Amino acid sequence: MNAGAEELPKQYNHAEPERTWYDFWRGGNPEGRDYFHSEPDPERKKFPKGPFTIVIPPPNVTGALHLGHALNNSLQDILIRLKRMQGYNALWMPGTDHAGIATQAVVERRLMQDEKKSRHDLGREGLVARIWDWKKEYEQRILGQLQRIGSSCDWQRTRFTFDDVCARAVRQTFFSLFQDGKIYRGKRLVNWDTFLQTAVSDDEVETVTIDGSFWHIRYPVISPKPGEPTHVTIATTRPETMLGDTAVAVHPNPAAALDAVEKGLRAKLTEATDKEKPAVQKELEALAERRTTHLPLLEKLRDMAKAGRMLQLPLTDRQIPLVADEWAKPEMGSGCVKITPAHDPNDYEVGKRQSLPMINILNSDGTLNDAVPAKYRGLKMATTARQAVVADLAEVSLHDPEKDCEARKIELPMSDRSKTPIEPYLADQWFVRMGDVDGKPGLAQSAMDAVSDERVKIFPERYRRTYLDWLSEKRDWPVSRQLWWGHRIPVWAKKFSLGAVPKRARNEQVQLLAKASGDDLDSMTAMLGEINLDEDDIRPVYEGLSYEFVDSDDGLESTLLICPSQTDSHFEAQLDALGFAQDADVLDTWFSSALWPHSTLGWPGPAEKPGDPEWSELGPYYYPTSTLITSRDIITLWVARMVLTGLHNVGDVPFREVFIHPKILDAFGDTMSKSKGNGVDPLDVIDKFGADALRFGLAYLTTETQDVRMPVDFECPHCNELIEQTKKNRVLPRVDCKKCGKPFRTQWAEKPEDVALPRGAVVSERFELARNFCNKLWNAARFAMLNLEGYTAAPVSDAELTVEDRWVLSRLNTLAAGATDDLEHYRYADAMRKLYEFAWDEFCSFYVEMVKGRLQDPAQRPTAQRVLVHTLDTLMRLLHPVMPFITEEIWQRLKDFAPERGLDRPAKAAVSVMTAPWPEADVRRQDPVIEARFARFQEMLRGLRDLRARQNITPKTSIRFSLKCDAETAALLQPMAPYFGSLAGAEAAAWGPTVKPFETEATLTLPFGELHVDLEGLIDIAAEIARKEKERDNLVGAIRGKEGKLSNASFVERAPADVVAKERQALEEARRQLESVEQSLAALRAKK
RNA sequence: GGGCGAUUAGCUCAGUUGGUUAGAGCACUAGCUCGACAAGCUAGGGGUCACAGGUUCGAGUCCUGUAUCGCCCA
Repeated sequence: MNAGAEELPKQYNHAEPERTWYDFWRGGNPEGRDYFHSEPDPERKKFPKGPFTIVIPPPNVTGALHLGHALNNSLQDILIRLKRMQGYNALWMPGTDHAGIATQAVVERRLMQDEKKSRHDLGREGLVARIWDWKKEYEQRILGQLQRIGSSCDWQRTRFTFDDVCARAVRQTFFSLFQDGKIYRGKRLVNWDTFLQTAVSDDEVETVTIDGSFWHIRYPVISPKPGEPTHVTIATTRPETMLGDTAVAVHPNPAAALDAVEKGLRAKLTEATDKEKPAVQKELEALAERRTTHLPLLEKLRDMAKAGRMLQLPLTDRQIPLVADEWAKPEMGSGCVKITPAHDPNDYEVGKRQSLPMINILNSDGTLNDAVPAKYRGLKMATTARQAVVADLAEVSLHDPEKDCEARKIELPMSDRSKTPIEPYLADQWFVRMGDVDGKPGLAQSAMDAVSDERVKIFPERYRRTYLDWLSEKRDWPVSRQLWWGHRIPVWAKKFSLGAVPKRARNEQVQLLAKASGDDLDSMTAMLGEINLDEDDIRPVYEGLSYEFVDSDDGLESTLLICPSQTDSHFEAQLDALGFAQDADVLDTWFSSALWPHSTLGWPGPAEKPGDPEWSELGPYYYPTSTLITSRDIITLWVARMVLTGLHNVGDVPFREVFIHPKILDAFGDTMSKSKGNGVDPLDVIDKFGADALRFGLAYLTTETQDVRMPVDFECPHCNELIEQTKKNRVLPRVDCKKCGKPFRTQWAEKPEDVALPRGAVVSERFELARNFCNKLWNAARFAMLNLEGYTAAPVSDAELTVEDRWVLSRLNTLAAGATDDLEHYRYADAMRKLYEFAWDEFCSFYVEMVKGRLQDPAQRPTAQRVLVHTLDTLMRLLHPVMPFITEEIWQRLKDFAPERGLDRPAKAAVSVMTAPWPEADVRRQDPVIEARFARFQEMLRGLRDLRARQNITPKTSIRFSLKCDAETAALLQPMAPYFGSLAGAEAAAWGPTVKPFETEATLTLPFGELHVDLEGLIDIAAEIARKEKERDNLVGAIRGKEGKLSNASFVERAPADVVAKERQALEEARRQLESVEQSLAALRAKK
């Protein structure tokens, strides 16, 4: 017994080590060093292997981290800790993301709730100040969460996508893209959230199907000629948008269009199943009918469209053209369709094709604006305006509410942020050009090439396609957002009249500009001489300034756009004075996160303030980074864009490898989110199970193909019982515990009586496995420490090693090789299984059990102690990347008993396990012979234990056995004899070929021999017969199967010879075993 | 509509180039307080590998189709 070790608790308490060791790593260690911090080492003096760099996917400052973040960051930490131990100069760059819309929306909502104020009450600066306050609070919370998870980020380098360093990178990138002509301004339909009054991105829009109506409306034809229809009928689900109509379209070749539809239907008919056929048949009939009912009229309308006939837009004084466009579907409705280019994505395309005016009829708050007749102004689009329009149309007999309105399911886009309907809305937007220019590969192509030629490797490989498919569309990237929170678009604009001499007007503007930027007249003149002002697609650059003229369609006006490369308040004041105004919009958050791998390293440099990253030092060393670990939903939004900005700005890819990890879903397959009530706060899991259990549990589930299903439970705050979360109870404000019956509150509690209840945390029992594993490790270490009295370090020669020593060392080295390979290839789950199985099933269940006896023997004790310590030491190092706290705790405690460890060359243990070297697999120690031998031992042990259980032999009763086997096997297993006693309560009586059966016995047939167990006075014959019969049935089944196989001529002929031989051998073996079992059965029956 | 993935024990998941009668953890059953560990130990029961075809001597594994679920894109 060791004095100090007796005080070790029997149960591992995770809280204390978590408090202690994080600060220890960050500098509270004897070396006074921040182990998380990395400095460049370009000469490779300290780190011959060079750098290994990861940049964190910066979490949004919108809210606290959830389990998905815990997974993402655990995987990064595992990798970075592994690489650090392997001797790389490991840098994990941390930071957070300002997440434009999400953060602004959350702060605005709170402002409205708490203070009943809108953002307009505060003004731009006021609101932005509020958001900064929010950011500070949440950033701290998020970084705190990351730290509790154990993340070994280099906190000294923490960045924020909206800080000064990142802002400079954003400005420089925008400037450079602008200068290259890769940024332009255009119109685009945006998803307008009328509640938040901002545009939201496509992925923040969720389409829901609702019950709506389909209205038919008639538009009068102006001065119809004889034989021509007096009205055109259109149908719409949104009648109020008619006020913004600028045309009605009819198909340019309705007959051909119908033919095409028919052809498609006929093809479908031939492939259709019998069940589907009637429906298709019916469609065909309807189509045929339509040829007589609709086609002549549609052809007439088409001719009218070609003749330029106009329609009267009802309720307004506007006339709109009838146009021929393929968007009109002759097989649908009336065959004609109204065109509202400013408020519908498809109509917008038609509008562009047909050069139609685009009339925006919407105010930002969702009411109708001055573009509509006075009586409709101020009405709400889908509600009051719709009522008024429908009523007025009925009034003038262009719509019959009785007949012209049918019920229909409609798809309604909803804003994820405000849960209100989205209005498509035409707005000015800035775009980044992704396509190729003049045959030269553009941004999208460059990013595709980087993955195609494997400068960037993506794991698992199937995600290459997601990436390449998306980029191959080369769609321009809309980068502006109508928000206040974000990097403001660095463009100043001023409209001026071109007058009679356009060139002179432009020159005047440039002169003003040059003056504002503080230049002398000579260089200004030189500049003017160099530029060709007549070509507005050239963007001249002058002293960090790029500008462009954009002329109006009528050629009377021009807008001068100025893009300075960096912030300069003096110059900006000058621009203001000259009548320039900065664009009101901000950049998409992804624009700044796209720069993350180089902006965090200080690009473009040089550093402005002391303490800021210096690109000229950091860039060449850490860039490109090594690995990016992220979730699959942002491969396109983020990963692809980092690659293209990296290539554009730095000229090299941002990372060599990308690992895409699974998503965490709940038991119902739903993604976790706070709005569903199934979100799990990692801190709750850490409180209950520990950070190591959280990490191990998550890594254990990180397989290559599957998303992670994680059933979620409430934890009763009164009795700690876990209560399964259901779709029903996860939305309740209070839940009653099923065990103690007492109520607790959930995240939904609002009423005072609910809020007063204690909170029930949301956790998952999936972490129990890992928590139990921690406890097992703790107790294995505890055992070791209890038995280390008198330990001394010394080299251990091979001759001193017992079978179990050699076995455990062989397994340990196999583990080191396997786990290293798995981790280096992102096979986290495989690595965790290997570690778990070795630690539990081999080290604890066998080695520790077997070493107990030797520890009591003074002669064997020293070697046993040395191997035990070495194995534990190595196991702690192997486990450290995934379980940093418990391994450090054990590492440090073990030092009290065994400061020097190792078998070949014992040495002082490292100050911290996180700076200890990673165990390299020693091939010399891997011994298949020993492993095979040990496997036989284990098999015998299992047989003896099974027999004891079957025979209900009490643990205290020892049994006697003998093994009939060849001499070689006997020689191999005989040395293990004592272990049968300690592990199975069995004593060996005899070994070898001449072993005689016992008088009353049970036998066990093994592949390498026959095990006889003396059961004199113990036997339950009936039980033994039952067991033997089962064994016999199994064997008979196996034999029948094999006989069938081997009597099949084609198997014998065609299967590889070794497989057939193996099968023959197995059959023979099974027959031999059956014979032996039959004999035992006969003997047992005779006894009975 | 297109693409990707999944479907294996009651639950959550492994299962390598196709080759003995398919594994783990949890849950369940039985026995165990022996000096590391009941968050433990020992043993046991439990699966027509979603369904239908096909390839093959042989299919959980390869191919085709169907169903269900999830995700991404339009």
